[in-house]
Amino acid sequence: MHSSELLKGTLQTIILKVLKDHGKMYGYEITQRVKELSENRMMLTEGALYPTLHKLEAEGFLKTETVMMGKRVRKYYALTAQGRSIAKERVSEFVDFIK
Amino acid sequence: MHSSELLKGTLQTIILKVLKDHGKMYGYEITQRVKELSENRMMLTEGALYPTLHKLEAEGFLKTETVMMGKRVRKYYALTAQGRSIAKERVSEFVDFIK
DNA sequence: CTTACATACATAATTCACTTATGTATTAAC
DNA sequence: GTTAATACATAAGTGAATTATGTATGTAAG
Repeated sequence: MHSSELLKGTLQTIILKVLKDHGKMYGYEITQRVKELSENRMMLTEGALYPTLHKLEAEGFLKTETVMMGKRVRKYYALTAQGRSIAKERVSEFVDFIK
Repeated sequence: MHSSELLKGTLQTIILKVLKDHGKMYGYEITQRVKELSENRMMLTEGALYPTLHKLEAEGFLKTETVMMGKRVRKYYALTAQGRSIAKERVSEFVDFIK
């Protein structure tokens, strides 16, 4: 997919925005949503996604909840209070610039 | 300046967009315009700018014209035909995603 | 008159985010 | 019973941006 360049640097902002709009989500769900929102132009790969989620969690912007779906693990991510505040900041900064 | 993250990956697109709107510009002018457009939130540094301009030129998207202003050199950059086409493509891709 | 700041170019070393490549395992479809 | 989708994860490599320099002119301040 050729849009990968658009992902660089703005990946954190995209994840924060998606979680801001949709509440708690698990990793795979986020990749599918980004694909959907971009009309198949962007493919968020696992190699980019999971390290970024882990980093945002380590920084205190995301909190996790692990759920067993049958025998399969699902790890839900949601914004913390700090995450909501930074999401707002980053997204508005981004949108303002495009305006 | 904290917005550097927004710059990553989208730098080429930003430069193409600015040149698309403003015609020929020189490097320093581009840094000032980005600063202005972002209301001082983004600072495009030389280390990021010049290599990117050289790269876009090498790829055939930009053409240059060197002018002497007194004793000082000014290097103007403008889109080539190919550059206009890719600028349009990249910018619309970017804007579409934000919508 | 010289110090500091703005203008104007450029490149090199380093960092780090993302790509690419794997790996494991479950579930559904054919 | 093999392929594709779901679902997590990490490690090696790349390459773009950061940081740090370097050169040089113009101008405002003290």
